[in-house]
Amino acid sequence: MPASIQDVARRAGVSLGTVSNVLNRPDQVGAASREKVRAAIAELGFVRNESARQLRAGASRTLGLVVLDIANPFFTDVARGVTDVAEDAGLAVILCNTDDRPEKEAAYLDLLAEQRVQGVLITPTADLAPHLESLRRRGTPVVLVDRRATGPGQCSVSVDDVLGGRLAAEHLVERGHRRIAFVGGSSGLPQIEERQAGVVAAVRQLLGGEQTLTVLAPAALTVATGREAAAEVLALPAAVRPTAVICANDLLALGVLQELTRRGVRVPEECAIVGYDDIDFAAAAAVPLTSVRRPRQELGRRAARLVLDEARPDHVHEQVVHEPVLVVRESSRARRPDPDHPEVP
Amino acid sequence: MPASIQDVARRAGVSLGTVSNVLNRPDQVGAASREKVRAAIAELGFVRNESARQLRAGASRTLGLVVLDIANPFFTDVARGVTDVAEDAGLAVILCNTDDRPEKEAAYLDLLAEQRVQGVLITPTADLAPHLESLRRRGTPVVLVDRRATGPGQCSVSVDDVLGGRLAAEHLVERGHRRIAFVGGSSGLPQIEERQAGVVAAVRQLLGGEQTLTVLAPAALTVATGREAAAEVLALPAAVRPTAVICANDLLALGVLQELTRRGVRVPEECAIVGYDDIDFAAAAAVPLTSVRRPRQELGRRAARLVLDEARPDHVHEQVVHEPVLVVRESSRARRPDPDHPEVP
DNA sequence: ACGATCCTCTGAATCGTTTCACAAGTGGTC
DNA sequence: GACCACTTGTGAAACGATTCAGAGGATCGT
Repeated sequence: MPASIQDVARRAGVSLGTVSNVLNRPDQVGAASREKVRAAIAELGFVRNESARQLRAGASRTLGLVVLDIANPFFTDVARGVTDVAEDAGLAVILCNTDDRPEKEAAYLDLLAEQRVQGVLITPTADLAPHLESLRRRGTPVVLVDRRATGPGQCSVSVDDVLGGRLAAEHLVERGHRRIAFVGGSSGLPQIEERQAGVVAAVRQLLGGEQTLTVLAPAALTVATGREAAAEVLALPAAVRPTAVICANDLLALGVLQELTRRGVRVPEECAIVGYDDIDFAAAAAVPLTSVRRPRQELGRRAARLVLDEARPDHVHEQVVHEPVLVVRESSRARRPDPDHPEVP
Repeated sequence: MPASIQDVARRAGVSLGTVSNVLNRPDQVGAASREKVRAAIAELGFVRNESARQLRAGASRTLGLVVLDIANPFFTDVARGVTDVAEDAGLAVILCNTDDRPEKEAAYLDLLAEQRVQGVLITPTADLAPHLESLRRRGTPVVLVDRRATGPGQCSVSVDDVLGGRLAAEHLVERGHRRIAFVGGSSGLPQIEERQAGVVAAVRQLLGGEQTLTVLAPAALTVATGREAAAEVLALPAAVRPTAVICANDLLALGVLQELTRRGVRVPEECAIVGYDDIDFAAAAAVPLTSVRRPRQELGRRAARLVLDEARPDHVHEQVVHEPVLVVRESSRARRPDPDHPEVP
């Protein structure tokens, strides 16, 4: 039913090629035909059929962005960065939400391959080397976001999460905390594992072999699971209960904060909290959250630029690693001289 | 370079049509050829070309979702509802963020028209009847989200925002507040104007002709502009300064809360706050926010179902209106007997 | 007056899939 | 053995835009 270029040509009394030229190279068309064609387009309400265009061109004018959880403001900020760059390049972005589930991720990657997207930006759930490899073999550029590329054959934009974990832990130890919990363990996500590794390393280095680190493994990285984790922490006997909690992201941290507050535990006096990502809501929390800040939009922008650059023949793969920064706020501000353990020299 | 159905057919030693049948109606193909084709597909790494498919089919397998601000958790929740339904129907969702800007909105609508999406879900910025009308004329179903359809010729899923505004205002008046501010005025967004109308009506009705309502018009509906609005409120002389603020959404409310707290104004004792949307972060705020809750995911789900239903010949346009609910939390809990004005009987 | 040059315009070929009318083969029935 | 029904497989046509070799006409210099 919708009008085609043929219909426009007939209506305007010109050939099909001329209409195409008006659309794509208006300066190469005489003023008279140009106006006739424009009029016909307006009268018929003609709209280009992007599918036909793509079929001919061999590639679409879209980018695929695959994220773990669009409800997490960290990812909306990344997405914002991506769309800003994509827009400038005249590309649309197809946003895919995987909910941490490899099946959904695989399904979306297939979909993006079928759509012949010009590039894929992805925060992978686990090891989906096979899927990504086949995408890449087909000539689709892939850039890993928030995850370091394993080999030199691909681009990635990430953050040094080991350092991030270390920063958080060092800060708490320096504030006098001796029993620390890490919430977010064994999710299977490498990013999270690196944060944990940083925390573990720092605690071990600063506090020696003492058993001071409790690792909790929530089922997801959300506010709700954060609340559950806090309940777990509170269920521990007072003698071994951590005096500070490092969360793998800010959503967890907000959940922990909510539950602690609800149960009457004062933050930071009785229990300090450090989050991760420094989403905008962290500063607005009941107790403003100390958090490890990551350059969220910049991550997205950089990744989008890289994926566009991959199309160029002289492209060199690049692994960009940003440095996180600890932002100290109320939730960890109090000094805690733990009675059980003397101050470390 | 990527393999086509032709290549697969050649490789498998069958005809092109047979390959297509294996792809779309495998049961109508003999087991032998089916396996040969499957093997060829695997060997060549064949992936369907969705563009060609769409060209033939005349429509894509995507839905367009156009929102005002993806960084607003309200919209991510709506988006979640939409994608849930779309996924079940085998459709992908193209997410478009307009930043409240009509030009971007128009550009995205053109893009979606070119993509031949099966339907458009949109939270319109202002009056873009013309654009939507032309979309609809082309046969693309359009459903308005979070905005009541003006005529019976279209579907919409919205919330009774006049009631929402009224609920917020009545609650504050009942708590003893006599000077109230509404933050979010004259944004040009009908949703916001309705909230304002509800507030105005309730205040007028309950408090009579007294000049008790201050309307502030922030430049946007974000946390940052909320802070600015709070500064404006504080700049008012104490005698006329409002004792309660109703915000057009929770982001504004969080901003107001931050700024008031930073300036040492106690919430709710010196100034109460009521937000709108009841996003998850509202409950986690420095002072848990009283907010007008809207069924966010349900809005998205309902809208997606409606847009899918539009394709059916017996479709009847429907204007769904949900009722908002006031959720009272700390930020408005204190009772405020205003010394200037005696209690209303 | 002639060719060279430039500007417009034309229409067939092409991209990869789906569909459909039809051919070929198989097995069963009378 | 002729006929029918059924299952498989075939390949041309169509979807709508882009591209490109070349046709036609005007303009200019000599």
